[in-house]
Amino acid sequence: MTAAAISEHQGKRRAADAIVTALEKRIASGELENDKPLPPERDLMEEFGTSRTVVREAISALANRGLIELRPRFRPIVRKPDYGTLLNATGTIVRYLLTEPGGVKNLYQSRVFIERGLVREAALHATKDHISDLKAALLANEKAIQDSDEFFRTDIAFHGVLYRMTGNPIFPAMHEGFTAWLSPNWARMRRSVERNETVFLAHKVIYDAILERDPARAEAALVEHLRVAWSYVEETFSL
Amino acid sequence: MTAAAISEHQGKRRAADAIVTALEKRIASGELENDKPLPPERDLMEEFGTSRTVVREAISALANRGLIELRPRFRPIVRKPDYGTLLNATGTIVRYLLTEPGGVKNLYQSRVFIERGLVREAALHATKDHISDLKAALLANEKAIQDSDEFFRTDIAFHGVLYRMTGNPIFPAMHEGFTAWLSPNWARMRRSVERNETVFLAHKVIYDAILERDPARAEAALVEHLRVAWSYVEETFSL
DNA sequence: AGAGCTTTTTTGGTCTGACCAAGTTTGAGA
DNA sequence: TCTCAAACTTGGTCAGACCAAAAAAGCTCT
Repeated sequence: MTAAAISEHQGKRRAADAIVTALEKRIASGELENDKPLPPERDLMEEFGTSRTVVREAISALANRGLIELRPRFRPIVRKPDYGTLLNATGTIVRYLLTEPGGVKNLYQSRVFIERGLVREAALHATKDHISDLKAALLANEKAIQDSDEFFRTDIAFHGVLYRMTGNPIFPAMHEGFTAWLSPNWARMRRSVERNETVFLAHKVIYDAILERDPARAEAALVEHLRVAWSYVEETFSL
Repeated sequence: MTAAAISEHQGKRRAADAIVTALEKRIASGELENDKPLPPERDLMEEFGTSRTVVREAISALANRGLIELRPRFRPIVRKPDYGTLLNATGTIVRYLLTEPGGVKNLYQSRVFIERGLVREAALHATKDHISDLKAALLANEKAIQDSDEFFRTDIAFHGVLYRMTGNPIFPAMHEGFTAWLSPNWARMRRSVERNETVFLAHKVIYDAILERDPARAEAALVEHLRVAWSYVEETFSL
């Protein structure tokens, strides 16, 4: 719908657009194989009967959309997009939005909202495998209490298990987005073994509630956990 | 993190990147005002001491990221990004992902997940204003039962109220994404007054549960509603 | 034969300068 | 003062060139 609106809007298309759509089709159809290089610019300009300028513009557009990986001086490489590609494509905009007042808080609230649903779901429907994954993540988290850097990683990993439990690839992608975009605010936060203890215990409470199939308690524990985490951030910076 | 990874990855940057980041800063700082045209390419090439080729590449990149609106033959127009910009920027990729097996279902499941949380939240914390908004949307939906096109719109609007109730601009943006990306699958679906009746009644059940502050019933009603809606889609196409 | 080094070719990145067509501004004339 | 055509500006495209780095081809020596 959006794209349609734009093309109506634009009236006349640029020459590069024709090449872009042609190459998009070839990538989607597999005619241009994933992880393999694009044909040389000079071949493309001959094929499409345009100047190299236009070909390069098209390639640049595809790269910005994440369908092509562009490393200077290297042949462009075809990349079939996955959910992670979305994050790359949106990174710039998101980072800008986060600088606006309330931006970080809005994103954080969204994260809380998602994870509330995730823990409820986990408490209700987690399989044995899921729960053992979660337990492993919890233990790793506990083991890292003395090492704040490692603790930070295992913290993220613990939450990551919740996202993966859905079996829906969109959720892990969201998790990557949250961590990539929010962690800059966490990274400079004051850390300590005591805080790690607190966080670990919160994780344990969540885990226990899931284990006991108590969605309400799991949700409540998660909300409290993330509320405290947020207060740490608020304390560090005055957001 | 993502962007950093890329720039590390790339080793040497292209000349255009410097211009891109410079212009990004000017847009963010307001030095380049929103809705106003960018300086002419020829001025920029002089300022940055590069060829027009490079300037144009930079502009193209900014346009692909949604920070600039580009209409052929018109001066590029600066656009401060908002949450809607994200949808435009991701549209191409998402549309591709939806063509992959399970893509539509994954997106739809995400929508269900979100709205489950939304109705629970609504049942628990909706204000009088929110509820009257929802009621208005429900009535409009009822009034449109005879007109399938209008019913489709009011259906979307009803769900949209749930997203807006959060007060978090990220949610309405998500709603726009869901409708933009999923509606193509709905649009060609068989419609009838009877189905409209069914859908409206489902909406009413949800509304009633929210009114009675019963999150569990609201969630259950929503799940059932969206399950039925999905079965309609599955019936039309064999997904 | 095969591993390692050197030379050649290919290819992306950038530049210059030019032309066109469609906007935009300007100014003459009603 | 308003209208409308001429002049100017600006984005879109092209052609051709050069450089540096990557990739391929060739060569050497073991």
